[in-house]
Amino acid sequence: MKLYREALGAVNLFKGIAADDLVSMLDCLQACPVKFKKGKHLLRAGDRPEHVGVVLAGRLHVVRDDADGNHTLLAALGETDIFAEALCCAGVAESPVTVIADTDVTVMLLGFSRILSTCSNTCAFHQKLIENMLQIVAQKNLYLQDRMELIRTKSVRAKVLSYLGIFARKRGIAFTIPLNREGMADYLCVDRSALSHELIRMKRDGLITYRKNSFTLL
Amino acid sequence: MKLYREALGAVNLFKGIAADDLVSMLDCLQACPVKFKKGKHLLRAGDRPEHVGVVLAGRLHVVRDDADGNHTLLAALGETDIFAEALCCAGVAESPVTVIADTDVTVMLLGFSRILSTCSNTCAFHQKLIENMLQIVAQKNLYLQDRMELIRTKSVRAKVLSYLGIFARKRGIAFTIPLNREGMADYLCVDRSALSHELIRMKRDGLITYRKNSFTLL
DNA sequence: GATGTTCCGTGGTTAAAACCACAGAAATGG
DNA sequence: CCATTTCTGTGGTTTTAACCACGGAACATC
Repeated sequence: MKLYREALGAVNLFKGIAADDLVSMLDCLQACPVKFKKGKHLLRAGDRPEHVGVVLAGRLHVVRDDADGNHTLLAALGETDIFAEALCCAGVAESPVTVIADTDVTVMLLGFSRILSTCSNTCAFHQKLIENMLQIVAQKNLYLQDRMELIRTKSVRAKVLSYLGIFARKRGIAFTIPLNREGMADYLCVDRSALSHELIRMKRDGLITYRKNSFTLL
Repeated sequence: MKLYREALGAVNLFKGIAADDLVSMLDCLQACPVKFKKGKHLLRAGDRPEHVGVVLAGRLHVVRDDADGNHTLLAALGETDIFAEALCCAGVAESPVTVIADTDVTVMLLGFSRILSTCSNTCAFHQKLIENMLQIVAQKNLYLQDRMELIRTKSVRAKVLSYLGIFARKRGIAFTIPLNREGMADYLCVDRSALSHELIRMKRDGLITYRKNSFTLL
């Protein structure tokens, strides 16, 4: 059995747990890698989420189909990403989302009940696992709040400045962003061409200069 | 010392912990009620959040002052609400928000490090406390995601329908909402008068009828 | 180098929502 | 009951961003 040590070592949920300890812990959780063919469902809307998943290889899509027949991609996950953690932790009975294999994937499914109940031999790393989980969910929480604030009303210009500001704070006034125009527009929840228009205006007004994905704040 | 039993009993964080057990647990957490005068700061932006707070009486405001000098009210909390839990769980070093007493308040501050480390005598309720915390944070997570989706682009009409739908699902096609127009507009992130305009149009189009805060879906 | 293909800027049009101001209704509080 | 304040509906105007369509640049493929 392939061990996926590299991938597992980079999973945030397992942060602070030494590789060797990790193996025994996963054993204690009765978790082992499972493969799904592209297009297979890992979790269906309506099902009760009982496992937290860890992506070891391949890509997953988290999608939602609302009542009006709209199909929206909520997230695209790759190696070391985890999924269904919030659903499990929140104890929802019916998943509002569907998780589907975008490519052939290998994931590790951790039974949530086993995560919660510290094992009989009070495995030392279990505690750490729960802490990590709590931290991950809480961090996502803060992330979502920030994003909410970004999206609320606010002009396109304010959104752009806010977005660029994130990078400026980390890397100074000149930097390259990881998204193309379409991705950026999507992230900021604005129309792509509206974003282009606004970028021009901002350049004209002497706020920024840019070329493709390289920006400089002035 | 007043015990605030009623309030404590209704705190989600303590769900599933019997009143008597709760007292001993709080003792173990070295938590006791603290009073703050109106206008006092319970947490300042920039400080390291080290306590999870439980409101026992009075009201708190969670506010944020961004770089451009904008002052926004993020939340108004009352009895049995908790605060700073996400910040503590996420392990942030500097709070992005300020928590301030909107009236004279009584709160209980729980040292986060004590919450995490199960006490020496492996107090049985500690485990439950952490579970509850995890659940609360995860539920907020899902709530935020739903709200994000509600706010993203979407027309005013779609927002209204989505909002009313929440109530319709719980209480049937006729119901009263807990917010006035301004509150509703704020929640949906639209202009108040724009909301009024849209409501009229929806009534005209035969989608709904309403009078003040009482709505009926048709 | 010809041929897609994706990505980005551009202009013009249209639809939507913000914004503003006001008046009547409802609620509040002496 | 009157006075005052808050809330809601209304009309009209302005701003903004969505929408649409296209063309050229950059890139990759063969």
